[in-house]
Amino acid sequence: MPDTHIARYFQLFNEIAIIDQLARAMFEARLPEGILVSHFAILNHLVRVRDGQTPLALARAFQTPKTTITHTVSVLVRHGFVELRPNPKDGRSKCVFISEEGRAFRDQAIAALAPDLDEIAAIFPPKKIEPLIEGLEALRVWMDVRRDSD
Amino acid sequence: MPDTHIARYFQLFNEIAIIDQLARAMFEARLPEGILVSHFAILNHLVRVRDGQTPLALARAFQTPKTTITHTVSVLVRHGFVELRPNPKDGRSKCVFISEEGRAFRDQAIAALAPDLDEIAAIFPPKKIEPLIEGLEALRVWMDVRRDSD
DNA sequence: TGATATTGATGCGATTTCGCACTAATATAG
DNA sequence: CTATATTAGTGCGAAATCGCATCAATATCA
Repeated sequence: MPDTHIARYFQLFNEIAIIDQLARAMFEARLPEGILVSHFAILNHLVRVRDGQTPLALARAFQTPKTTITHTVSVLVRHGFVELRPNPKDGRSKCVFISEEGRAFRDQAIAALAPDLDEIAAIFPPKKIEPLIEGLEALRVWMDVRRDSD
Repeated sequence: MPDTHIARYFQLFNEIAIIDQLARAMFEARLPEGILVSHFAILNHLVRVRDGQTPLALARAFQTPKTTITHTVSVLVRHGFVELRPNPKDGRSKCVFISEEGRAFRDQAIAALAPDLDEIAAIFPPKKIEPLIEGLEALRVWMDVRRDSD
């Protein structure tokens, strides 16, 4: 591979990092005081994927250390957004269940973000965005598999 | 805008967030112990954009609080990668200059990442990636301008 | 079965990130 | 020119993130 290509792939991830930073700030501005994107992300994952996952499964899903999940989940418990129950299949483990309040909060947070996304959609219509999402999804899936096999 | 579109735009940023997380982990695995992507990012910015910027300019460029830059720059100073000099144009301000060691470290870090990027390039050739970069760049530029005008 | 290794979660400490408040220097207004 | 407001950087404390070590429970294996 020629060196010039390297810089281009480097830029790809740079653009992604900047957009993530901007999107995070955009989203956090819509969340209530003290609630961070990392908190929301757990709730969203529990709704999108499935309820009752173990903290370790969440850690793997977010590619983050176990201790980070322990902390984040404890914050969500304190807010009454999730509930920790022992895992009937494994005495060492626990299961994270989302509460009605947590589900409502998640829905409300997404609704609060809608105006921002609408604004983006007005400039970048689905026709422009769809191939972007598909390309990113393919890259994400591949990188995810690659990391697992390390 | 129909509701179904919202979910799709939401997914766009979700994919971006996951890829950023994976890319960060991939990159950090190539960096020496104790050096984080946030440290490298400053060095890279000083080389790519320009030398001698003020901490405030860096904070704006990275969309991060001033205090975060103060901390990160102090780490880089401790490593001898950058040097802080008073700003001749403004007594309150300072200028961040990259040292030879810092420049060498940055080049070496990029080189260390090359194998990973090559691997990605083998699966996602430039023909596939270029439109992705262009789309992301357009989105990034727009979001950047939008945030400045808040 | 019984000894050992592995695994899931957490306590603890270090570093990062960040908001708030303060200081020094500059810009603005009268 | 003087008084006031604004700005750049930083100290401090809180929260987030993460590595290491520990404990309890499970899995493995002789």
